[in-house]
Amino acid sequence: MPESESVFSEFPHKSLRSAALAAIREAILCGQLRPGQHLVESDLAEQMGISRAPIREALRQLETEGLVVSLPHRGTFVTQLSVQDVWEIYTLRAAVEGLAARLVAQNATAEEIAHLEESVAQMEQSAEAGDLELLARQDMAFHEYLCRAAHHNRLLDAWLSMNAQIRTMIDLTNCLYLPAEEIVRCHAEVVDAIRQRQAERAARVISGHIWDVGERIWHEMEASARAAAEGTVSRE
Amino acid sequence: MPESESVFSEFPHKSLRSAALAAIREAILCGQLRPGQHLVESDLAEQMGISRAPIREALRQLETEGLVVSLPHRGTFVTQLSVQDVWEIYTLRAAVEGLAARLVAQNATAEEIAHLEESVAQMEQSAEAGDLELLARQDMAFHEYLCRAAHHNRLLDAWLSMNAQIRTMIDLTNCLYLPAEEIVRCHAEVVDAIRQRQAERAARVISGHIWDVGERIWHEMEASARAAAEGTVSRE
DNA sequence: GAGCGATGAATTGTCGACATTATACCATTT
DNA sequence: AAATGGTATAATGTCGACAATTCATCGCTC
Repeated sequence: MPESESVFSEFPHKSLRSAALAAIREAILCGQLRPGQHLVESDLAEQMGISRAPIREALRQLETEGLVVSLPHRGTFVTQLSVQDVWEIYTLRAAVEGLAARLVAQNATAEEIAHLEESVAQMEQSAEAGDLELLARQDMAFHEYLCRAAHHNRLLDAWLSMNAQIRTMIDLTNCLYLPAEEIVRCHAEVVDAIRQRQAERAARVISGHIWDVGERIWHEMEASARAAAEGTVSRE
Repeated sequence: MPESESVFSEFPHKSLRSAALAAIREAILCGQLRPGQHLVESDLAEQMGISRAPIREALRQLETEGLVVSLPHRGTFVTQLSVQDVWEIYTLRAAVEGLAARLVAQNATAEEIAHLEESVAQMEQSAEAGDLELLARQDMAFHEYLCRAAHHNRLLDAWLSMNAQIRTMIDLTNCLYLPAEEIVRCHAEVVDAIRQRQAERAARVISGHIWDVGERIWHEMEASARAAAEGTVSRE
């Protein structure tokens, strides 16, 4: 069992707790730890070559962040999102990013606006080149930059947390839920509203966009869940 | 030192961790543990008659919730909110409760709407009777009920967390930042919009209301901070 | 007298061991 | 054969002790 110890990359951190936190979180986001999987504390500790105490504290933090759930005396498991969870995340994200767009439209510096324009220009190029994976990555980066440019720590934390939760189930860099042109157009409109300091319009457009993406995803989930249910009924 | 052990009420919980979590959180919200205060793990453990392990895990959770901050190798301290923090909390709360109002306007049952109407009626009575402390409590209860009626777990969690953070510095049941009549009028308008299923209006009104209250508070904080700074300059 | 390095007390960070609880397996019974 | 109860096992929950780090204090040098 030589590779059982190399599942976790080495994280050079001050405390073993933060190292464990970063390692486990990364393993979940990379898909090495699958949703629903049981995280056994002693296994994790042995794999990282440390004791259980820092592991437990890291798991408590991941629990509050929503990446794992823990049942008393049963253990902690990688979060498995339901349709309701996805609905919650996207509706809340729409509200949070709406606030971000509003704040950025009100307070952004010329440099920040230029960065946003540059992001959209790059997305345009990727869309024309047909590189959808790159476009998806740029899409996510655009939203993260918007939340950073709001200069609102709690908003950014909330966004990062929800983004991480979504990534436990969806490899965001690998699938788009709207046509590439529509994505580019929507983001361009947001930046246009920000440039003109139209806070309300910027908030409305980006909020609606996120809501749309969410609806695609949770409708798809509902459909596949229904199909699976019918399959088990008729076949078994 | 007989009363040093009775600072924490007894919390009959399954795990000592959840008991410690509830006890420390309650002590912070009740003001027994003041903002900025150093929470020494061994002291807390001794006062509760348990070991440090569950205390540490509870503190990690409180840290993610924003009620305490922890500096490496220095310790954990009860959160001390800055003006920026209060600004962040109220702007984010405005966005979150805006979503809550929108969802409730779209989906509320007749019973839920009736409950909201009843809440406003009671607030009206308190305002007329001049019982401002009761009004403040009813105000907070109204907002919490709105977030519960949204049937959106993450929204409710976010609201509870921000509410707790604010309560570390402000005894919400003891001060109002707007005239009683205006508070009642505003909440009545929100319920009216919900009753008529005007989601957009409900969101706009409650969001603006929270933004107003926040502005009062952070302007007041800025003013007192400025006064304190001038005082130290001229006097010392 | 002021700056600076060593020393010590206090607190956090980590560890290994033990206690407690849930679950799976198996024997027993109907 | 199915249901039930007991037992073994494996994982979590908790504990006390030790290691590492920080900060304050003290003494020394310039």
